[in-house]
Amino acid sequence: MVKSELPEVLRILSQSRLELIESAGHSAQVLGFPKSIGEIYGLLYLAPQPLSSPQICEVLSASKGGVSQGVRQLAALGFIRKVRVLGNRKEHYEAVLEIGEVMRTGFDQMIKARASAAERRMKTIKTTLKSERSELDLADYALINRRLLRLSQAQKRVKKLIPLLDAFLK
Amino acid sequence: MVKSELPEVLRILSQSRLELIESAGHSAQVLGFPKSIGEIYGLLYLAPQPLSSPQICEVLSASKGGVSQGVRQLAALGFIRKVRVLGNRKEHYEAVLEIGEVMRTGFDQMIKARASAAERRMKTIKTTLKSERSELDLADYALINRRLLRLSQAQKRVKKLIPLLDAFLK
DNA sequence: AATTTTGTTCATTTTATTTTGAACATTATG
DNA sequence: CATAATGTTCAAAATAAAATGAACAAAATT
Repeated sequence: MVKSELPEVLRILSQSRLELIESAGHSAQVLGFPKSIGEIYGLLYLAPQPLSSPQICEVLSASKGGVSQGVRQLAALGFIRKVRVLGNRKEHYEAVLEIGEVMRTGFDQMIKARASAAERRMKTIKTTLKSERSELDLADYALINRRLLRLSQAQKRVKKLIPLLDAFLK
Repeated sequence: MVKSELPEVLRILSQSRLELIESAGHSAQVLGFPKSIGEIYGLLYLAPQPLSSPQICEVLSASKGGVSQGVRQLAALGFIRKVRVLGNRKEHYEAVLEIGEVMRTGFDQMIKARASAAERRMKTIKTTLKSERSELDLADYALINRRLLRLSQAQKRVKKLIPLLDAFLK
């Protein structure tokens, strides 16, 4: 049985590939993802052909489990796509090269999700405040009320910005 | 000597204060800061008057060391400011309520710093690639070169966006 | 159908981050 | 200038997050 054939140029990684992989790992961390996920993307980004999970494991000397989870996340986020390599039976992955597009979409979703989560939390707090109104000192109630209002106005401003961002990132 | 007097309404935190503190902690985490930093800000945001470090420790039952570091970071980021409370000798802190402004500035700086860091890293990789050109397969060199170009073009696009963001966030 | 390669999940280990608390430094008031 | 309250720093402890690898599942080749 032939174990999956690693492309010649990936047998030993060139210095530039190593550096890009590291850099991608770093970027992932900045964006709040595990480094390993960035490294997988970095590897695929400079790969001459789609790679299978075992190949990724081999080149990065990472574990099967980690790579399995990594490619799943990357695919879910749209950074890589599954490819059927002809003749080769198993799943392979290639980097989506339009990284700007992908990030725009992801960023957008993230912002939207967080904005609405924050909005929900704010609503809860306002409800709580009303429910404990009678137990609070009058001046204190007024203070909390005023400041919460301020906060939700800031939130609203952020929310209005989203479509603008959207338009300009296109 | 009188140990610092905690404002009456902070002796026992109302439910709404508790919820805001927790929510602020959560937001801090989302932005990549320790939860405790968000909690300190949350407490100060709904405080009826500036608070000292020991008071913050007491209300949040956090350690002196942690609060010391927390207020330093918050002040550095512009989220809180030091205030001299008359009669009271030691440093007190109050939340900067213009949170939108603060975040805009911080966000801006962050993006700029990261964009230029990424740019520097890209330059390094390009240099490395050139320096190992002779050792690389011709087609492989071309591939890496092409893809790196693509990446730096994406970076440039992001960079161009910064001033726009800037303008709209004002 | 048996075997081998591949893929997933998850408990455990490893690693990184955050928090604590103690030792030391500083400041302000009496 | 002594004392008490406040601040800071940092090593150690606690906590959180990520990576590993083993157990199990699925699929493909012979």
